[in-house]
Amino acid sequence: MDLLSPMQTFVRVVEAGSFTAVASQLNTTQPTVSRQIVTLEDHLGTRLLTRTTRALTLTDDGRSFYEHAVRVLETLAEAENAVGRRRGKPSGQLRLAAPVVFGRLHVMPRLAGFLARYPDVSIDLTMTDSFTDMVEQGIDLAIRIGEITDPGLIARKIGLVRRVTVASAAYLDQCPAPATPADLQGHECIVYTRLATGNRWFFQGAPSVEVTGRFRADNSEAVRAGVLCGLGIAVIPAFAFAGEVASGAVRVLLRDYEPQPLPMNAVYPSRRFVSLKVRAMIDYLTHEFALDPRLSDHAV
Amino acid sequence: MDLLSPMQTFVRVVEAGSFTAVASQLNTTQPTVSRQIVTLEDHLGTRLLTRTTRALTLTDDGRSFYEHAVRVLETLAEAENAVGRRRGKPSGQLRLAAPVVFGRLHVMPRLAGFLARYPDVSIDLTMTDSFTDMVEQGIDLAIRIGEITDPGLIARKIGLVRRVTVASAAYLDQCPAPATPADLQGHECIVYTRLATGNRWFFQGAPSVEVTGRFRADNSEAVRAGVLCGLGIAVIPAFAFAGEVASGAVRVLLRDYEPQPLPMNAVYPSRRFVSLKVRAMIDYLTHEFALDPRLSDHAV
DNA sequence: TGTAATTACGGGATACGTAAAGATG
DNA sequence: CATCTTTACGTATCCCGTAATTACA
Repeated sequence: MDLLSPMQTFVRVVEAGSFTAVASQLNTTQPTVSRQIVTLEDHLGTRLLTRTTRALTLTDDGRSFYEHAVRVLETLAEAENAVGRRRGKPSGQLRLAAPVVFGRLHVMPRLAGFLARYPDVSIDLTMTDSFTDMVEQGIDLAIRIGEITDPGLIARKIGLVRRVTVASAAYLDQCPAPATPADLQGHECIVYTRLATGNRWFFQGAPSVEVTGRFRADNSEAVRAGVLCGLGIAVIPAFAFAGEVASGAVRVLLRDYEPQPLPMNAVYPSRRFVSLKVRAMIDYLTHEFALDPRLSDHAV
Repeated sequence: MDLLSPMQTFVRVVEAGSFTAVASQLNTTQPTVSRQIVTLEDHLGTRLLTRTTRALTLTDDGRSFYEHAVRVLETLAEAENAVGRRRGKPSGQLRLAAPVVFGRLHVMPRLAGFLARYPDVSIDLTMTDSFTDMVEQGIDLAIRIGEITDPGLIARKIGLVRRVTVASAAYLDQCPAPATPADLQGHECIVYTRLATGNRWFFQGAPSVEVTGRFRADNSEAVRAGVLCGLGIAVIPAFAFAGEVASGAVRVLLRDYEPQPLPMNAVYPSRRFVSLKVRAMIDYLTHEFALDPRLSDHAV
């Protein structure tokens, strides 16, 4: 009987907390996950998980076996990495998450280079601005902009993201450009609701201001589109409008009061074992972004 | 894909040095073993064994992967033993080897007790006097009488076997019983050829003698049968004729010049990991034999 | 030339996905 | 009642054992 698949599945179920979530992680169906757990339980002669429709709970045996199973899988991974065409090489599927705008503009264009360098790795990219569902979705590595507070995650800083205050040329045709942050109070401001600061915007060299506006979004792509449509002024990472600023379609405002840059982190679940593919991607992105002046330098 | 079976098979192949031998160990066929190795090699993308019809050789990758695979299987065994109905209990098949006469007279009658105490263990008993093929045959534990010299094996002494000089009553009707070891020179002596001493017999309290005889055997069962047939005098473990001595069919000779007792050992291949079932059997046999006066006491 | 590993092939077990049922909050 | 797990069932796949083939000493 095959035990490895059930064990891998079990470990993922424990970490994701849901059969259904694991099924989609593994590109299979939920009954398959269910059967694999049952197979494992039958083999061990004990119950590992108590299932209710709303929550999965580890039994004592389940908790113990989870610790052991993780060790088994790590040991196996070491064995597989020790020999053959994959000796010391990253391999397998890497589930990567990135914010939507940053992902589209800066991650996507670099993935080809990564895939070319590591032929045994495949990538499953999820573009979302949501911070919360990393473990549940089985994400191996996420690129996140902003401070990381979750203690269950390990963040490695891979760069700084300069932020700028912008508006489209069309918008500025109708309203005079603000000269200081305080002037924003009379403007339509597009608020990105994922930031903890909410409607209060902070600038270097000036007091923070409470801004107002009729369009808010929890999605940076929507904020970006809002700016382009002339819906108002936004504070947004500089990389989002590199092209539009160069062409004149979007103008940078308040250059003397630039907001604090945000840290860009590579984030992964805290485990003893960080797989080669994750390590490789972190190193690759760190290197790539360090070279790109548009992210942290003042090229915009 | 199932990798555990191929890995277990591979480890056994490395230790046994033959596909065919492993096939019989696992109660399967040789093509199956062959396919499992190929499966493993395909998965790893490297060749583990160079096969010729006469010999198997580990490649460098094979050697490396073997070390890792052993660790994986040990870790897995720990995981399985950590939970469930088998928590901390021996389980699985135990391949046990014992000398033929000793096995029939003293191991066999005790196996029922072991099986009753450990319901998750099954036993595959091989009765042979051969010392050499333990690893190749995949024996987990062997009971051997005599000194253990093989450095690849670990021996745990579980008792002493008293030896006696015997002949059948029928034989002694024809020849006068020897009074001293030197008298053996005029007798038909049955030589057990597995002992390194060969035709030279050693006694306590008398010089060794070079004995002669027309019947030799490498099989203790045959020696025993030879004594019963009246073919001559033999030096043999006391337990072999406990019943016949009591009934008078066989008589003990040279009681004042008893040969040195032989150590009885439980022998197992030297590995980091000694499975619970092996440990349980060693402890069980040690305890059982310590209680049995026929083996080391002077009950005969 | 004989032994041992590989390849070919047919039958049977196993595992999957779809769909329906059951349970739980 | 909505959602998540379990069970049922038909199908496809994989794996095994037998037999024939190849390779090596």
